[in-house]
Amino acid sequence: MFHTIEKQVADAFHTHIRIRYGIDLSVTVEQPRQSDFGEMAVPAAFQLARQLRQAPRKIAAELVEELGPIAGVAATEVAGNGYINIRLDRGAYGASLLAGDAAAETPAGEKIIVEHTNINPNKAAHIGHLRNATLGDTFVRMLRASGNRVEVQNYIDNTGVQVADVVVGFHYLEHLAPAAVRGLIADPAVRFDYYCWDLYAGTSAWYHDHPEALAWRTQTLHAIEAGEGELAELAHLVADAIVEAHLATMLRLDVEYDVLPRESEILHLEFWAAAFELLKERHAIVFETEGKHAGCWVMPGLSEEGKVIVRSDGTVVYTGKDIAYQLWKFGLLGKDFYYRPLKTYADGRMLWVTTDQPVESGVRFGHGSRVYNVIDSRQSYLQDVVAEGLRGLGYREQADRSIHFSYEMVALSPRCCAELGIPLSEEDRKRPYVEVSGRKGLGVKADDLLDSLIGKALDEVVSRHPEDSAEQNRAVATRIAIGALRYFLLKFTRNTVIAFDLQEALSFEGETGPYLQYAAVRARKILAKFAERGAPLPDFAAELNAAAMARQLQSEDFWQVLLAASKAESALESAVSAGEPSHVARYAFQLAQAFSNFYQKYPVIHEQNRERQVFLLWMTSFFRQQLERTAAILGIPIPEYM
RNA sequence: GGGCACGUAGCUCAGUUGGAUAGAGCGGUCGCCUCCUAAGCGACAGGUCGGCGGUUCAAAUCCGCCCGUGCCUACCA
Repeated sequence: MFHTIEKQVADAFHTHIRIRYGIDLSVTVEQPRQSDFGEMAVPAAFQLARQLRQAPRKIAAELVEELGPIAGVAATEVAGNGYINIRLDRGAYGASLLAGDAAAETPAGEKIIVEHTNINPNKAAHIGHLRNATLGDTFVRMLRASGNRVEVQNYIDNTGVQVADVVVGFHYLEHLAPAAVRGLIADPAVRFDYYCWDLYAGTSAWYHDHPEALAWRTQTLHAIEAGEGELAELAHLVADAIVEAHLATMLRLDVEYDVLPRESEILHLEFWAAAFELLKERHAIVFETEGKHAGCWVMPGLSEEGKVIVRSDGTVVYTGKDIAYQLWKFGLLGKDFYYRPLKTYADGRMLWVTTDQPVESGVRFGHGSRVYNVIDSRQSYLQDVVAEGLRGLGYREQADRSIHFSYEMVALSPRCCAELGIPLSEEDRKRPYVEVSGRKGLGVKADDLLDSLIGKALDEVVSRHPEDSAEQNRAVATRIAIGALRYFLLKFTRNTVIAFDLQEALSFEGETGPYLQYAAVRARKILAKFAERGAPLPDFAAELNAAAMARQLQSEDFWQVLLAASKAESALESAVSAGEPSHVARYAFQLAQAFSNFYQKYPVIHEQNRERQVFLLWMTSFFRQQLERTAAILGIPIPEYM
C-alpha cells in the first residue's frame, strides 16, 4: 500500500518537473526521520537548484504551488531549506488497507535459478553450511513472494577430493569393506554423518603426518572416476548416505530443493567434453606452449598469467566443470541430465536427482534466464572465472545474469572455541575469530546446535506451560529453535563475518526470532480470546468506513503503528533489489516492535467504545497477517503458543 | 606486491545507495504483572562514525592518502 503511493508521488513529481522545467529528473522519495515531518519527503528541489540556479526553497514553493493533487495525498508543504513534506490522507489509506490488496500474481514468465547449500557429501553439516542454506532459502522465498518463478538447485560434488578422503579413511585406515560401511549406515546407534566428520578429520591429520599417504587419495579419485571397484562403491555409499543426512538436517529448518544435480552425472554424461569443445571452438581458452603454463589450456583475461582450465596432464580443473554446469543452467550446453524422483516433501513438492540412466521423467530443469549462485565470498575469483567463461563464449548477457550471491563466512570467536572445548594454537588465539574447518574437524555441527536450541527452548516452554502435553511442548520448542536459528543467521548483512557466539545464538530475547514469534502469538491470542468471550469477530469492512478510519487514525500513535505495519511490500521489494535477506529480517523486527508497543498500550479486549474496539481488532488482525507473512518469508514458523 | 571486503556506543551490529537531531539489540542503572502471556513495555546513561585532506547547498555514505583487520591471489576443491 505504502509502496503504491510512494510510486504515485514519484511519478507525479517526475511528470510535473518534466513538463514545467523540461528536466528528466529521477525523483527520490524518502521517509523523514521525524514523524511530524509527514510520511514522505521529496528532496527534488535540491537536485533542481543547481540546474535552475535558484534557491531550493523557492523551487520547492513553486512545486508545491503548481503541482496538482495526488491520489491518497492530503497535503504537501515546504520545510527546512527546500524539502517538500507529504502528508497522506489517513482515512483513505486505512480504508484501502481494509479493502485488501490486489490478488497475488501467479508466477509466470522467466525462470530464476538459485543454487545453494552445495555441501560436500562427506561429513555432517556445520553452521557455515547453515548460513548458506538459510540465506539461499530465504532469498528463494523472497523471490517467490514477489511473484517470481524459481528453481532451487543443490549441487552435489559426490566425486571430489573430500569424498575421496573419507573413502581413504574407511578403506586404508579402518580397513572396512563396503558391506561393513553399509552396516554402519544402517546401524541406528551410529550417526553416520558424525562418524564421517571424525574420520575426515582423522584422514587429514594422517596426511599431515604421512605425506606419502596422499597417493591413496589419487588412487581413490581415479577409481571414482572410472566408476569401478570397491573404492568407487564406497564413494557412492558415503556420498548417498551423507546427502540423505544433509537433506534431513536442512528439512529441520524447512529448507527444500527442487533438484540435486550431481558431479557424477556431469562426468558420465560428459558435460565437460561438450563445454571443452565449445571453449576451444570459440577461442575462450588457448593452449600454452611455453612459460609457466606450458601444456595447459588457459583462459586469458582475468589475470596476466590467465587461469588454467585444463592441466598439462589433460585433466580438467574443478572450475572447468563449473563452467559446463553453468552453461547447462542457461540451457546453452546442448546436453541434458536424466532425472529420477528422490523424495516427496510434506507440502507435496517433489525432489529430483540427476541420473545417467536414460529414463523419461517428464520434468525439465535448467533453462533459467537468471542464475544466483549462493557461495561464500572466498570463492569470488572462481565465480568470476565461470562468468568470464560464458563471456568468452559470446554469452555476454548470460554472463551478466550469472550472479554470485556471496556472503562472508561464519567463524568462531576464540571465546566460543574455549566454551566448546576446541583447542587453539597460540597464533589462533590472537585472532579476532577462527575459521570453521571441516578438514580440522573444527566447527559446530548444525544438528548439535539445533538440538541445544530445542533443549533450551523446551525448558522455557515447559516452565511456562506445565499443563500442556510433552509432545505439544516439544513441537513448540522446535519451532522456537528454528526461529531463533534462522533469525540469527539472517540478521547480519551478507558481507559481515559472523563471529559465532553461542550465548548470542541461544538468546531468545531482544532482536531474535522468538521475539517475532511472540508478537505473532500474542496477536493470535487476542483474536482467539475475543471469540472465546462469545462475540464473533466483527465484519471490519462493514463497520469501519473511511470516516471511522479517519477518526481513529487521528491518533498519531495509531497512525504511526499502521504505517509501519503497511510497509511490508515496500520492505520486500527493496530487499529483493538489494539482494539482502537481512533487510527483511530487520523489517520483521521493527514490525514486531511496533506490535509489542501497541499491545502494551492498548488493551483490545477491554476497550469499551465499540468503534474503537472494532478498529483495534482490525489493527490486530492486520498485524497478525503482516507478521505471519513476513515470518514466512524468513522461513520462521509461528508456534501455537509460547 | 595486486584484487575484494571491513573499521560506527563497553560488546554484537543496522544505517533505505549523498539529505533534516547517527539508530537497534545485548550488557549497565531505575521503573512497570489485580488488566488480551513480563520470551514483554517504559526511562536514563553510553558517539571525534579509524585518522588526515578533498568534492558541494549537504558526507558515516563519494574521491585521494595513511593506520588497522580479514579474505582471495593453485596445474586444490
